[in-house]
Amino acid sequence: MDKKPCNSQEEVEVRKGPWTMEEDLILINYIANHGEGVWNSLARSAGLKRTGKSCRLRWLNYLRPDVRRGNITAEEQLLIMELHAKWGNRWSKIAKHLPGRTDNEIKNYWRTRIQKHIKQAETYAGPNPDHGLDQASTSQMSGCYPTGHAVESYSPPFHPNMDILFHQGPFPTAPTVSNDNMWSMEDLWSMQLLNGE
DNA sequence: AATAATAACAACCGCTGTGTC
DNA sequence: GGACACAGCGGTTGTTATTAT
Repeated sequence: MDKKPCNSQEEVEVRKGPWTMEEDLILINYIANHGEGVWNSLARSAGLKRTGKSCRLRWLNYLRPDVRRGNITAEEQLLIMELHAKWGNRWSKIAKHLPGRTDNEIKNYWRTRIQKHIKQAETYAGPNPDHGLDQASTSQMSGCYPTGHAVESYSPPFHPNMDILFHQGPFPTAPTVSNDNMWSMEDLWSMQLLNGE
């Protein structure tokens, strides 16, 4: 670990925003050859104009070979709700129990889908001061639940089996498994191989 | 067909904990 | 023990895709 700030690095322009396929391949290639290391130096060594943080995030959430992409299954939904009831917004902890799923994915899923249904259910049930379930809610929700209770044992303001709700809405809880329409990592890895490394 | 509204997702930001010097 | 760098986490924002009008 180098404690001195590297001025030259600060002068280098840092790219932000969406990753290009080229950047993805560079990162994949580099990690395939050198393994994961110190992310800042990895980013530099690989020749990526990205922060180490950005590289790490991209790798963990998208490029890792074991990342599962595609629809969350009904089983996963229930598991997420159950674990969220236990632990609140400990996304990384929850993600550890869902192989191939990332904390970011679960977090997004919760916020965009489950939370929305909670709000809707709340609206139908009328305002309930006891349930402050909006954006802050996610962290507060854990406080709403009796900790250590599985999904069927607490009383959320929504149907315990969210799947039922989900099927009423525009959400394909498609059990059809994933990676049909997404870029699979196999594709990237094979491209990488084709590229010669 | 054009536009607006909404949903879904990817990525960034700021904070905190940990290890090293 | 303090300073620093890094990894990791959770919250938030920006962008793109989809649906409704």
